[in-house]
Amino acid sequence: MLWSKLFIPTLRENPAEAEVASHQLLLRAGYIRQLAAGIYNYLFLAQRSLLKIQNIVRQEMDAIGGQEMLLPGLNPAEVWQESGRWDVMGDNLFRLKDRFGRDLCLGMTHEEVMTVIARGELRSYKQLPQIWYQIQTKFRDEPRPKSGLLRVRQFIMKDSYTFDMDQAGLDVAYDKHYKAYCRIFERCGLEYTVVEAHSGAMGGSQSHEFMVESDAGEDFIAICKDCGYSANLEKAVSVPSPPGAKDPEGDLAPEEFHTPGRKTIADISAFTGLPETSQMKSLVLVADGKPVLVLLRGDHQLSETKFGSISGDPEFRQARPDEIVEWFGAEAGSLGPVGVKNMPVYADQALVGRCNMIAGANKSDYHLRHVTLGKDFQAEIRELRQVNEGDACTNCGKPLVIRKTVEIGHIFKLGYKYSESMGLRVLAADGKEVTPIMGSYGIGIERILAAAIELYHDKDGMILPAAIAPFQVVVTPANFNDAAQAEAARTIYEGCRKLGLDVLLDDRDERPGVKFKDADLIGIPFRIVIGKKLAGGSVELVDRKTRQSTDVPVADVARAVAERLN
RNA sequence: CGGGCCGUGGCGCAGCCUGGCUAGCGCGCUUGCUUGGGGUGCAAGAGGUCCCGAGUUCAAAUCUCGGCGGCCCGACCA
Repeated sequence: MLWSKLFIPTLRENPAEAEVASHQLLLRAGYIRQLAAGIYNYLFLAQRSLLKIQNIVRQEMDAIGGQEMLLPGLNPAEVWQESGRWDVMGDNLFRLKDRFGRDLCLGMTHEEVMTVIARGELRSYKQLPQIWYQIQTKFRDEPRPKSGLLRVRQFIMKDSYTFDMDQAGLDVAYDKHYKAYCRIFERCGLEYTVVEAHSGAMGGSQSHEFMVESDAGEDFIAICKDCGYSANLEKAVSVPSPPGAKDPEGDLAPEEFHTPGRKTIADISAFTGLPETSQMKSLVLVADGKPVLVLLRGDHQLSETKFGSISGDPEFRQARPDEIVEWFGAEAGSLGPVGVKNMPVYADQALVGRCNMIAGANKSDYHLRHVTLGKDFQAEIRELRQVNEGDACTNCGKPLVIRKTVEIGHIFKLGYKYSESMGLRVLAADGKEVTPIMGSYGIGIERILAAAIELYHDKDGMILPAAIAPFQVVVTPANFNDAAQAEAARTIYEGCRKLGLDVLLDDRDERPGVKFKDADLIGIPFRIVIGKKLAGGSVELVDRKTRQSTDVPVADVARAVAERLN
């Protein structure tokens, strides 16, 4: 295509509203323009890149036997009411009414609609397994859209759904998706990590997320570089670091001591001269309207996700000060487990094997020393803490590292939640009714582009992997008004087209500097520069990533690009 | 939903505190000349509901109140 005919509105300066690199570059390079918060116009270059990503996804989904469909974005309330998610989704679900006052919503995911199709049509085990997918627009009324395309209210998702007769079938479908996702992200040129993910309130089914490391991300993952263990921080487990000081020995009884005005773990640590690891942190939480006491080692943080699944109430909250006084007879800062009878007590694994620790006395401005789990109080032992950087890996004992990431894909063993609640049944070979087991699997299309930009850019612009760049090569005559250069440019451009390359000819009447800057900004992997060396019969082939320039004879340059792309 | 910042030609900003001529600057855009290997130089132009509404005032981009919109932090994010 000819650049002079295209709409590629590049900007010299970063728009003030953009903060993360991918957002700035997508705007500057003329890929996108904002329409409203979390709603973007995808202009020519973005659409080209997104279509390439979608085609890679499509090919790999087809390769595992996926069948592409297209479901409506506009959904009647009834199907969401059937699964119970009309209420569960809360404000994140865009809701509207039609002219007759009927409730509708904009689909944020399509388990329900897919299950409706399956329920209406699948009758026999002979029809299973099925892999159904679509590449379609999703709507989510995010409380806070941010970071350009990384968190938006309308986006394109590849979502697939599998239906199998049994767990073994689901395992196969899941594995197929796992491998297909790896191929997709590899082909898109991304460096990514697969992590174990939190399986949600739906039960103990398996889940993995595909993550790209980036400071612009919102998820933290823990990884062991040694044995390869990796998990979302919400789910990660570790061997806690050893306590900073040995516990006092002996069968000691709890002993009260005065701690006026010392409320925090750090205060008590400074006051006693003992490290934070010698204390028990007491948190009072309210789950399902009832109080729960949670105990952690002083230096540990509660994993809200872990507590949410243990308590069965992901919406749990912290207790209010007045509730704490009512239940404990003391203020926060002096709370502890000894003598607590009116609520369940959970203790984190890291407190097992410890003795004679420090905890609040349930009397304002007093603490207890010599408190021992199992002797001075009873608690249910659970995995409640969040992994700290440097904790030992439970597999191999090497230290874990924590990284900030963007989630680009998520695969999930759903189990029977939708097939059961929505009444999907088929007849098995023995003539009995069976409820199929389901899986669901998602890829955020725009996030692949945004994550690639986050990973691969420099001060001059994007450095896109060739597979997802809007063009593979740009032909840049230094001076298009020079007849010889213009002719060579056209020849090379046609040569590239004959080889099937996605080529852009920069035929604009601009200064060479402008053309170089624009080519760098929009991130085309290769540039063929036609200039002074044309007299000697050669042009320059420049690699956007390495900036290396090679002189190549005019007649060979198209082929040289094609070879480098392989 | 809580906290902070912001809204002035397409973009980046100044002006606002201390109200007052035709609302400025840089970039971009148009035309002409010039230049031609990393956002040339010169000249002449076009382009504005100063987010919206109400109020105060002789007078509002500027002060007051209300609203809308955007960004960031937090909460939230099957």
